[in-house]
Amino acid sequence: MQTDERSRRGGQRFGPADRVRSGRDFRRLSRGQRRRRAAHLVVVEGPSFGVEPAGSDTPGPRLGLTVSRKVGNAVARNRVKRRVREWFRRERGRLLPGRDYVVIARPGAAELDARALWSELAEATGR
RNA sequence: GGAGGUGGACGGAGGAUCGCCGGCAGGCAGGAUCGCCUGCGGGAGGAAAGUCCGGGCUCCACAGGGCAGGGAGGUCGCUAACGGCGACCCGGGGUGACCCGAGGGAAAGUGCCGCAGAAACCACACCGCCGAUGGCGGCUUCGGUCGCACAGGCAAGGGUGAAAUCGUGGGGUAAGAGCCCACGCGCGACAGCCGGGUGACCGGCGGCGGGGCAAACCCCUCCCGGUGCAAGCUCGAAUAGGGACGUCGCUUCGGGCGGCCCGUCCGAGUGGGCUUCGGCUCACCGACGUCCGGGUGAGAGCGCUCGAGCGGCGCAGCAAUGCGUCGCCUAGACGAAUGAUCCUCGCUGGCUUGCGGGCAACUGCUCGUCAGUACAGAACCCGGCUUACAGUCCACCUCCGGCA
RNA sequence: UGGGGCGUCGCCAAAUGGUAAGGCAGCGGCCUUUGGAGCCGCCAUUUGCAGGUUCGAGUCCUGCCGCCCCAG
Repeated sequence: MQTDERSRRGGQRFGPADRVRSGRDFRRLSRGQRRRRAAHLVVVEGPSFGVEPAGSDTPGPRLGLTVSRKVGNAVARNRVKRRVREWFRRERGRLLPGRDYVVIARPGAAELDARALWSELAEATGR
């Protein structure tokens, strides 16, 4: 039901259920999972541990963010996170359901403009 | 008009599309952690930053006093408190508005002051000056006089240094010296007194003329218990049903060992788990009271925003601030929201088009174009401090120049 | 949130408040057919930055900047 409603509305909602939040999930994903890198970021991909929405077998893709202090000050880090979330919100339909994606930003990511960051994300996810 | 000083205010605006966080109301769904929809209104800063001080609040500890340790340091005030703020004093800087200062004590004691210099703090004299007095020698009219620089006197001049026992001028003297005088400078000791001020201090009279460093140890005065919202409180799940002591009920049965408590071994019985069906393994006292835990784990709620709050007015005060009164409610997240993309405008600077003012440097409006639009993100809450910042505006004041 | 430490030449590093040692690297020279080794010489002006105390500061004090570490 909710999945249908989501897709009908374009699927651009982004709530707590769509995020990787626990430290355990982050640690589980970081070990031995598929990772691809672009110039200023790394994407780790792995099977999701999210909860299935009612009426569906597979949970939607979830997003996790890691932006360390080396990327910049708090304002710069927040800006990077917002842009990555924006990308995930709009491009989620093209990602695999049932997978978790952790985006690790590297130094320099804050100096990119939004379009450059998004093209690197597309490159690193292969989609 | 130019240059500057102080204090204060602000720090982008509008629109379109897609979103985020929490509140209220309604609806739908429905184990929760973690649902969805609609509507309404709310959603970062002047520094939210650095975490340098001070408090509130929290739990723990606590009779009082002292020591250790840490901190503060002109005076008087303000304040919940402060290392903050205000006014004033003193010293320094600036033509000035104004700015800067950890600004108690060097006679309680200890220590240090390299190199240079004779000498660096308790005494002294390298070059030098003198040699009146005494000494030696020459001459002598026997009164003296000349020479030497031995005794001795001096600290002016030279020289060293960041600093050398006040500076300049005059008197004075054998040469000199605060030895005396005038003006100045300084004062911790000698020696205070008068006047003003709550006080730091200031003015006057008199007296004296003996370095520096306490952001060296230290002395004096004053302040400080620890802990930090991951504080702390409440609820809940699972694993485990622990250990010690005591009391009561009197504990599945039999046997062996050791004196007992009790422990251990063998066999049977009951129950649970696993099984290749041979067996293997675990449990076999219970209740109550007191004390003591360790590990795993999945969390959730409260704390959590109405507060030393913000704004206006009035009164007191030079001011910081206080009092009174009226009005207002202004983020509460937790892998962590407050945005993303695009368009238009604003602002600043460069170039440029046109019109105007001026002898000129230049300047006002205007068309276009390019570039820039900062520093920075609440994490329990306040009061400060410090640091960062594209630019804009306001008030008062100072100096210089022009005109009248 | 709380606590601790470190910034000295390109690298490593020493310095009771009194001229910023030393080594490696680099540069120049000697030696050598050449290179290496060896020997000699050169190499800090901003001691992370800004102030202050002092006659004098890498050292003492204050405020910043950067890096590293620890506890929950």
